[in-house]
Amino acid sequence: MTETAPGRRGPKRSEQSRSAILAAAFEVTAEVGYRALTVEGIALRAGVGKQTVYRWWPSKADVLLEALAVRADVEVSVDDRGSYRVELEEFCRDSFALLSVPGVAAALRGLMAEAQLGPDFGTRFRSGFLQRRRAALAEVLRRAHERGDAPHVAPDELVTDLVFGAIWYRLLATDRPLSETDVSALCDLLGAAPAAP
Amino acid sequence: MTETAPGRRGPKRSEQSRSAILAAAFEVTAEVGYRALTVEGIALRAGVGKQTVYRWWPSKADVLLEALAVRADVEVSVDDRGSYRVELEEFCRDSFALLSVPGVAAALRGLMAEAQLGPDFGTRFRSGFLQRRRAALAEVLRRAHERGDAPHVAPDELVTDLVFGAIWYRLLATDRPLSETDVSALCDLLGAAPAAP
Amino acid sequence: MTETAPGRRGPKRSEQSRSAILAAAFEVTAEVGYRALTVEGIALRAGVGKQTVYRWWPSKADVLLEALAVRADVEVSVDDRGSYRVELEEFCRDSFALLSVPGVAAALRGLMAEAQLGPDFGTRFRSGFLQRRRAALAEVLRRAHERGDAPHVAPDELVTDLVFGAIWYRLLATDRPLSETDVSALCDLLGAAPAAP
Amino acid sequence: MTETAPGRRGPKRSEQSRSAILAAAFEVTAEVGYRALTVEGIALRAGVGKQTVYRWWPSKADVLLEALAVRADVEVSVDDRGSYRVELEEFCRDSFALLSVPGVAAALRGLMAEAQLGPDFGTRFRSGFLQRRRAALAEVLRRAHERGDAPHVAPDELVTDLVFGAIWYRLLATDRPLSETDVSALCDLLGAAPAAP
DNA sequence: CTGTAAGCGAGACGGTACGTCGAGTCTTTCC
DNA sequence: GGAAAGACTCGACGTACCGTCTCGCTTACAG
Repeated sequence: MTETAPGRRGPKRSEQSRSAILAAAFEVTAEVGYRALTVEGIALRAGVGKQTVYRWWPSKADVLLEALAVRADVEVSVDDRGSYRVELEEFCRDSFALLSVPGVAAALRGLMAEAQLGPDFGTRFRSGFLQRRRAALAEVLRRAHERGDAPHVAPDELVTDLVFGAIWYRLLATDRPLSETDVSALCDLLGAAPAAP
Repeated sequence: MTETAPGRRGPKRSEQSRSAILAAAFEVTAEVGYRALTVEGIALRAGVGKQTVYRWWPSKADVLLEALAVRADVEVSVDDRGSYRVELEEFCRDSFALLSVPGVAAALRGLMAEAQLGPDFGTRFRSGFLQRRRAALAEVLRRAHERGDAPHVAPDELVTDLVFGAIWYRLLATDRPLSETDVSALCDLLGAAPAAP
Repeated sequence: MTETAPGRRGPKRSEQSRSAILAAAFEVTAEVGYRALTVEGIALRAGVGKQTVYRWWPSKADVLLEALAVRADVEVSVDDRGSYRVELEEFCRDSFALLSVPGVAAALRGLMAEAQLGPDFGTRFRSGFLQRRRAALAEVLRRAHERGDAPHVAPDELVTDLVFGAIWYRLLATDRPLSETDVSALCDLLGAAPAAP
Repeated sequence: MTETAPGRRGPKRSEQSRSAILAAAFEVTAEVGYRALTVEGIALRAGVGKQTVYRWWPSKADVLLEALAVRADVEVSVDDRGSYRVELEEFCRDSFALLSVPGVAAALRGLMAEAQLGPDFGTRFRSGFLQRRRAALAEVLRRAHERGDAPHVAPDELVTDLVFGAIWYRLLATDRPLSETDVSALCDLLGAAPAAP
C-alpha cells in the first residue's frame, strides 16, 4: 500500500513483515472467515507488532484487499481473441475461476461487507478493485464495437452491471456459485451468437 | 419475531417497547449508518433495557430486518396485469421505489453486509427477505409461462439472478441508483416485447 | 471508592470483585513493585474485566490507595495517653510499624511517585491520605497545648513537617528504614522531656 | 555522562547535540511536567535522533538529572562562615533558592518519582544527587564539631534527615514551598544559637 | 385476592478488540 | 563511526460493545 519515499534516511520497510502480514490476513480469512479476522490476530500470526500493521494499512480490510491482489491474480485477461463472444465468455470464466481459489470467495464477501460498513474503505474498494474489473470488461466491449460484432442488446453500462451483478449476487445472496452452464446462458443472453456455429 | 406463548402467567409483551425498538433501529441506521448501530444504542434511543432487545431478537440485524418490514412495505405487488412485460417493469419499479425511501437503502446495505459476516443471520436474511422477493418474481414468470408470453431468453433462475443482481450490484458497488432508464433497458433486454405495440 | 447510589434498580456492585481487585493490586505491588503494577494485571489477577476496574477507580493508583486502607489500618491511634511525649512516640512507632507491614512501604513509595506525576491523583493522595495523618498528629499537638505540656520548640506546622519529613525522606531517599533509636532521638529533639524520668 | 573514549576513529561526540538534549529535557519538564517527558519528545525538540539520546544516557531521568546540574548550580556553598548557625541557615536558604528556579521543583519531583519506580535510576539518583547534598551538610556539621559550636541536639545523621526531610516533604507532599520563616524556625530548632547575639 | 411468574428499566459483569502511545532496539544513509 | 531518521517488536493504555446476569418494580393470570 503506502510506499516508502525513495531517497530518505532510515531503514527501509521490511518486505518480510509486509508479506507475512498479507499472508496471515488471507489465511485467517480463509480459515475462519472475515468476521474473525482482527488486526491483533493478523499481527500475532505474522509475528509482527500491531503497530506495524497500522503503520502501513488503515484497516484490516485494506490489508486483505492487498493480500487478495498478491494471492490471486486479480487482473483478468483481456487479450484480443478476435470475437466478442469468446472474450466475454473468457472473462466470465476467469472471474469464475478466481472465486474458486480457496479463500478468495470468503475474502471478497468480507470486503464487500466492509465496503458497506465503512464509507472510506468503500471508496477504496470500489476504485481499487471493482473499478479495475469493470474497466477490463469495458475494454472487451470497446473492442467489440471497433470490430462491429457487438450485439447492442443493451447499453454497455447495463451489460457490465448485469455481468457483475450476476456474479456478485450469486456470491453474496445465495449458496450456489455461478456454474459453467450459467456462464454460457448469460453469454447467450447478452446477445452474442454462439462462438462456433 | 418470537411470539409470547398464549395462556401463561405474567404480563404480555409490551407492544410499546417493541415498536420503539424497531423505530429506533431504523432511525439510527438511517441517520448514522449500520456500522454505528449498536444494541445499546437501540435500547437507549428506545428508552428500553438492553435485555428487552435480546429477549426478542437474536441480534441487531434481526431487529433492523423486522423494522424494515414495518417501515416499508417490503412485499412487492404481483397482481396480474395481463402481460409479462408490464408485470416485470412494475416489479422493477416497485423495487426501485423501495430503495428510494429514506433509510431503506442504508438498512439493506447493512443487512447484506451482516449476512456476509454472520452465517446465522445470513441464513435468516436469505430465507426471510431475499427468498421472498425471488418468489414474487418467480410468480410473475410462472404466470407468463401459463399465458405463453414468456420470451425464453434464458432460464427463469438466471433471469431472476440478473434482475436482482443488477439491483443489488448497483446498490452495493456503485453510488448510482438504478434509474428509470436502466429499468426500461433491463426489461427490454430480458426479452419482453414493449407493453403497448 | 465511588459508591453505588442507594435506591436504584439493577444489580448492586459486586463486593467480590471489589475485594479481589484490592487484594490483587496490593499483592502485585508487594511482589513486583509499583512500576510493574498495571490495570490489566490487576484485572487478570483478580479474575475480573478491565472495565470493572475502570468503572470504580480512575487509575491504578486509586485502587492501590484504597487497597492500602483495607490492608493496613491506616488510621493511627490518637488516644489520650496523658502526656505529649508518650503520644508523640506512640504516633511515630505506629507509623514505623505500618511501614513494616510487608508491601506497605512499596505501595507508599509508588503512590507518592504517582502523586508527583499525576496532579489529579496528587490531590486525592494528599487529601485522602497525607492530610488524614497530619490531622492525627495535629490532634496530639492540640491536646498537648490544652494540657500545657507542649514544649514550644517550633510552630506546630513545622513540627508536623519534621516528623513526616523524616519518615518520608527515609522511605523515599534512603534504604535504611527509620529505626527505633531514630524515633527516640526524634522525640527527644522535638522537645518533649523523656517519658519516664 | 558517558565520555567519548580518547583517541578513536570517527567524529567526536557532538557537543551541540548534547546541550540541545539537556535543554530540551529541562524545558519540556518545566513546561508540561515530568510525566509528559518522553525520550521521543526530547529528541524531537532537540532536533536529534532518538538513538543519540540512548547512546549517551540510559533513560530520560538520567538526561534530566544531568540537565539539572547544568541549569541550576546544584552544588551548594559550604564555605567556612565561622559559625554553625550561619552556615546551616545559608545551606537551607541555598536549597530554598534552588527550588525557586523555574522548572527545578518540577524536575526534582519527577526525578524523585522516577527513583521510586526504577530501582536502577533510584541508585544513581541517590548517589549522584541526594548523597552529594547530604555530604555538603555533613561538611557543615563536621566543621561545627571541629569548632566546638555544634549543639548536639541530635545525632548528625538525624539532623541531616530532618533538614532534607522537611525540604523534600514540603516539595512532594504539600503545595506550600518552604518559606524564609520556616527556614529560620528550623535552624532555631536544630539547636544553633542565633547567629548574632 | 393472593402468590408467583413473567416482562421490564437499569446497569454491573467478564470479555474481546479497538486504535494509540511510548519504550528501547535495530537498520539505513549521510557526513 | 557519530548522528539523523525512522521502522521494528512489545506491552499497556483507556474505550466501546458484546452478550449474560442480577436487581427491584410492575403487571396479570392461576389457584
